Amino acid sequence: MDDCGNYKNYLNEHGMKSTKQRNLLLSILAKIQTPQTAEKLYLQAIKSDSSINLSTVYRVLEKFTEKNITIRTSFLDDKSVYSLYPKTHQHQLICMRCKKIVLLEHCPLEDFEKSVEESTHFSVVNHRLELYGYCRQCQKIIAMG
Amino acid sequence: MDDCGNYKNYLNEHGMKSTKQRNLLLSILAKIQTPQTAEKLYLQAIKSDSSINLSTVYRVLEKFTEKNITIRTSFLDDKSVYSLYPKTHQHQLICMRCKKIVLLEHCPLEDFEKSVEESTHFSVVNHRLELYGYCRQCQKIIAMG
DNA sequence: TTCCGTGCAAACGCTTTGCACGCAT
DNA sequence: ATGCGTGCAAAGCGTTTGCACGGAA
Repeated sequence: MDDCGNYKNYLNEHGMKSTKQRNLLLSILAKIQTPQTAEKLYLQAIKSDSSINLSTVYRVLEKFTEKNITIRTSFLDDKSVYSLYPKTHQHQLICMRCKKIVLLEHCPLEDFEKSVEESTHFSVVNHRLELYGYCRQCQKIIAMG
Repeated sequence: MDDCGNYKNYLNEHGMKSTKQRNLLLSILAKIQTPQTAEKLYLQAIKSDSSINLSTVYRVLEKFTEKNITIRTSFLDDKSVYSLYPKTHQHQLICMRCKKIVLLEHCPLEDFEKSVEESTHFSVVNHRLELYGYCRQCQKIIAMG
């Protein structure tokens, strides 16, 4: 991907036609660090292309996710959020006070998945793991009352 | 809780009025091993009380969850499921085809949380872990095409 | 030229809510 | 008697879909 907003080759390589809507969303996703809702991405997109439609954003994100270009996550009672597919397997540590997110590169679940497969006869293909707690600063703030 | 479907004392102790709908849902939840959707619980409930309403089921489950009598979980693109609040810490293994849920009693994250606390200076107070895969039966069905 | 992608509006599915009535306290 | 809980219907909300048009290959 280059950084001028033209992902034609990239899209064609993934079996998709290049359209201005897809290029635009790719450039927005590339700039964004944290997962965003479809609506936030849409609001960002109409700054560049006021005619883009929310349902197009959903359709593009669905197609991207199908191609593993993006990943879709959802939390209880919340909208889904989308981000570029992480280059490495990772998990998130979330501060429950300030919502800061720390990415954890190490995943401790490989052996656990194997033992679960043996005991349940499931084939385990994926998992979801998030840690919740309080970051150093928020711990101090909480301790001060 | 007794097993004849009368949870009056239990409900009153939790600051709730005893109603036939709440008693009925508690007795259904007590009999069920795996988390169920509101609709499934509703379908079970109308067998005993054909006048109970789906919105009542939602309201009762919301109240129960608020009181930590039940727990509510949701997965990407799926309905929420409810179960009695687990007595022990546990996780879920979910079949991505038939949505069957197997409860896992062992949690492999204790050491991991400690090491994360040391490396990040967070205090970790909670986590969310789910495994996704295919159960034995669905593996066979998928293999047959 | 041929379809795939899009804008628009409407439908969808789960869940929540407004209202008036009924029942537990 | 009081006010919470309920049935019913309708609304909410994020997301998906039908349709006809437009644009990429």
